[in-house]
Amino acid sequence: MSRREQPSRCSLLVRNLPKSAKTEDLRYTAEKYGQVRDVYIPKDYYTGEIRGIGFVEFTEPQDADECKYGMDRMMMDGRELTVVFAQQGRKKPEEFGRAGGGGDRGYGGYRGGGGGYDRGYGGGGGHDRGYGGRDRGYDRDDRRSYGSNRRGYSPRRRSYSRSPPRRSSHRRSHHDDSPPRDAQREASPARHRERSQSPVRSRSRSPARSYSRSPRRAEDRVRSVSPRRSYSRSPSPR
DNA sequence: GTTGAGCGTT
Repeated sequence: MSRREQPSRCSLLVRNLPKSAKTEDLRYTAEKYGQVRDVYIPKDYYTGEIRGIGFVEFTEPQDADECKYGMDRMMMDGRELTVVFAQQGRKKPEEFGRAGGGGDRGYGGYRGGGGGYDRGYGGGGGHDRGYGGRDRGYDRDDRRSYGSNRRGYSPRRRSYSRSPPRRSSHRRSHHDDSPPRDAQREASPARHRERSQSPVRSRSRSPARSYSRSPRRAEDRVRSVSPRRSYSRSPSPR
């Protein structure tokens, strides 16, 4: 209980971010106001498109406040950015499984605090969004499915692959319009449950698997003297 | 040691 510091104090939420905005860009812009500890722009896990929001974490709350003031109402790419204090720090791996989809994550925790010039954010406090659920399209419950699974959702068991679904990598033959959610929903009539339960690709094949060896090992290998050629092998050509 | 799938869109 010693450290009574609200993470939100240093974390800022940037709304109305242009699709062209990138973490790098946001970071660069935020750094001008203070020391940015971290910047993150959440993107759709499936589509990879940014949602238009970004998070900027400052090392000091005062910097965050300044940045908030500076970046708020700032025009980026022709759009007016809206900067507000974040409500919570980063999501924890444990929350990943059950966060969001559930719906009520209990934002009530957010105390008005601050000055009160919050854009009504404090008022609602996430209680009632207003525009009726922010359904991105795909059901997050899907992912939560395994969480609800009686099996016993094991986070550590599941490797959190940081690799987003690089759909662009593969060439689309046709009908690429079909969103991912549809793909897994109707693409396979007799879909296998194990496949559709999590976005994370199965442990198909891990590249650079053999390279798992330590560099030190390689040295050992190189160390080996070439058995092919033996100096004792009639070194006398003539 | 940290984590990225974070609170959006009027």
